[in-house]
Amino acid sequence: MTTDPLSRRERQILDILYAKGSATAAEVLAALPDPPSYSSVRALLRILEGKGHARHEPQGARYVYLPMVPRERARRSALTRIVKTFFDGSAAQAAAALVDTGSLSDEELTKLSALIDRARKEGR
Amino acid sequence: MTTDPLSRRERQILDILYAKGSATAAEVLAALPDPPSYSSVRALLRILEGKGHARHEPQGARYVYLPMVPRERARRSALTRIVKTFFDGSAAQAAAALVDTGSLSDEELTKLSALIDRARKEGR
DNA sequence: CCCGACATGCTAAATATTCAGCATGGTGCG
DNA sequence: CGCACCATGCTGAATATTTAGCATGTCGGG
Repeated sequence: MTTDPLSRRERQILDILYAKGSATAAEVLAALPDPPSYSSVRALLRILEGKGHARHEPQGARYVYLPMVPRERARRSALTRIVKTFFDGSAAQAAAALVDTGSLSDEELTKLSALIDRARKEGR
Repeated sequence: MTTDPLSRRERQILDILYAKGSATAAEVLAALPDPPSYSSVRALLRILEGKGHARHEPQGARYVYLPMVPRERARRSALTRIVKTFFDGSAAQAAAALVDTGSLSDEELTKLSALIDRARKEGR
């Protein structure tokens, strides 16, 4: 049920919701590449709601849309997909690739190291 | 040019090519969820070729399809997208999530640790 | 109180995607 | 050599997606 095959626009929009946490139709529009009309964005948002991928809460006069599947869970399945598709199923390789980007600060590297040590102890 | 908006099926098929490295039409068909006809798969493969995402090489009597964009590069952009969408742009958080999956072996953890140490030295 | 600005829901039409069928060409085995 | 088998290319049609327009409702300022 949560593994629907989303269309291109649907995926784009849902990604925006995940990236921002929540967003109004206007915000989604602003964040969309090749933005269509405001009207279209609202239609798509309603479709996403229909499919159970998003919900909305009234915020004053307007709606704020939010993802239905918790970000945490969406993260996992996104990672799983990438790992399977691009890293032969090896999470380790994927993690290595992230470290290799060189975008991690010294502090982040230290923290990650600590996390790994902990994982190693537990796994034993 | 390499950042086209792919349709659902196109994406699925390209992912299969990345996961397997290369594949014939029949193999792609076998790996597809909700598989359509053989004929359709070939049509889609030809479309992917037209868009410059795949190419084919004759292998004996049949074609073997391969991704055009090197796996390495595709990896990066896939990771970048995930990081932006689900981890607030923090590669470190993403890496941590991978480690947290608990799917890494002791040996993998050790290697990753070493990689991090190296990154730390370089970054300094 | 009334009007303007901006929101929503719904719908029909334009466009894109996906699909299967048919004609054709090559390969290898009996 | 000829036939069966399996491949390809192409094309038109079915479906799905995406789009914009229109009617309507609400909130707030003048």
